[in-house]
Amino acid sequence: MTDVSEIRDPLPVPFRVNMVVERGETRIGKAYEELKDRIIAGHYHPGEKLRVEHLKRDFGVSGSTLREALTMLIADRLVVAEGQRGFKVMPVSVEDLLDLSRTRIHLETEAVRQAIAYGNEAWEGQIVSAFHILSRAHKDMREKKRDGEAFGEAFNQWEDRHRAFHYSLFSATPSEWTRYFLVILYHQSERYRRMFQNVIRKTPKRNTEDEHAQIVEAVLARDADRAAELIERHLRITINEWIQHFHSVNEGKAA
Amino acid sequence: MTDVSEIRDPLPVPFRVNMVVERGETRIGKAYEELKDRIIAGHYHPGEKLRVEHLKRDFGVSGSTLREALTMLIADRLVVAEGQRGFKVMPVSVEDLLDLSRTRIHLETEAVRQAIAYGNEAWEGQIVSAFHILSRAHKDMREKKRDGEAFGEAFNQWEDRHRAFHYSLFSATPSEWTRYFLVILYHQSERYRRMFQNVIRKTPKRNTEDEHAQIVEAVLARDADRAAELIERHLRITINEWIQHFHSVNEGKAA
DNA sequence: ATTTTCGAGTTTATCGAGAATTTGGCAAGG
DNA sequence: CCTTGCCAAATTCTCGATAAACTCGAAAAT
Repeated sequence: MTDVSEIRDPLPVPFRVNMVVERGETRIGKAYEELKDRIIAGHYHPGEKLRVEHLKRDFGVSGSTLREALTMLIADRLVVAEGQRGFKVMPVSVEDLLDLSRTRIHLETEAVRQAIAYGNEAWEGQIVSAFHILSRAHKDMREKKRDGEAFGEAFNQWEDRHRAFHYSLFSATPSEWTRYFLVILYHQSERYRRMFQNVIRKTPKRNTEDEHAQIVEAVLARDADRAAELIERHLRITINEWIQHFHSVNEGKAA
Repeated sequence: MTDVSEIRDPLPVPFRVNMVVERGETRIGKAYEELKDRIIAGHYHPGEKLRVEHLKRDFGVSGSTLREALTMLIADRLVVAEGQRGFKVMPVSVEDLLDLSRTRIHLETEAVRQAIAYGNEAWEGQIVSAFHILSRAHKDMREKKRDGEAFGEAFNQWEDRHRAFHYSLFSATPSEWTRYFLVILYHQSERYRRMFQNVIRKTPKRNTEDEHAQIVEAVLARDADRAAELIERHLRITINEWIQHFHSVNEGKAA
């Protein structure tokens, strides 16, 4: 049962939803990744037009190349296209945030249940590891709270690790479709989080780390009900926190 | 409560997942639709390479235009792209069929529950209407069972109406994300169904029409639990039927 | 007999230019 | 004052050509 030969690697969770590029890195692929990062980071405003004519200069590529990268982002729902009227950044709204979050709760709790049923020890190890390095990033971020520049970098690392942590929780679910949807939803959530980053930083903060620790505990104990409940609560608290700040951050920009 | 002014139109369910094209029909959009239809209809085999060089002649468009249409299909998960190695039709497998179906059951039952909670009378009307014209198509198809050519046409119409019927059931859910995912999943299922079409046609058929009627009854009675259970059963029976035939239809083609 | 190397032939990725369409402002008319 | 029509500028869409990368079979090497 605990024979090492039985331990298979946990199923992979791709960062890139779309294109599998292993051999050749293409310019389309690079533009896609850069654009994706920028949109999630809020470099372009929600609803903003993404003019191929302008962006091609920024990226030093031709129109068709950029269009294809933009089209790839449609799959992530980070970009919206309308025939003969170009591309724009997916708008944000309170309704979307709520819908997104509810859908994510529905899928993620189910995925974690399945992961608990199917996951092996390698999967457990992955979670413990992800949690550990996330804690470090957490501490790092707290220490650099005052210093704007250093904080930004620490925050980015925290984001990467936080994403990896959440992925690890459901990575052992055998449902590739569920994982595919969850990756999309996670990136959407991340975009909203980054929107609220600066506001939230100043408010007296709840102990996210502790919530994570509890989830890890329940998952490792293979207590599916408890894990699902904790995750749901974790997500709900987060959303409520965000929604409070929605209008102050986003003044009339929603479209 | 039943004031007409309160009846809002049910939320729209787009056939096209990606691009909203109302004003200008572009060639990219046309190529996208045609390719999508063909892939779902099985015109290209699962896993088959889709060579831009060849396809551009078929469609009478240039490379970039075709590439963009192909890229749009990635969002529907009907096409897979690998950098520097082009595009191919999404492969099929028993595992994928099972995963797809389970995910769809999970989302569709929840969506119908919500639709039952939120739907108004216009929504009910839509269901009744969709069911009615689906029944006609059903009858039509049964009558033309022997005639290959006429059957094909009847079957296509049945597909369109069957899709519209299932959409109508969950169209009133306020969760746009759920609807988005379900549309993708439905098209995937449709591709599998069309794969088995010819085999299934000959076997003594169960009464799908009756299953649909029961679902409509439960939904109109606003009995969420019963509706969810009936839909789940409906989908499970279908999948089992398909899986039985999977290997006879698809010999080693899965990749 | 198996592996490696090479090269011609395909196919993919990329570009820059040109055609078609939308946008925004300004003037004429209601 | 508000609508309508028109024009110029900006932008999107589309194409055909070229550079870069891959494929596959045959020759050479192990």
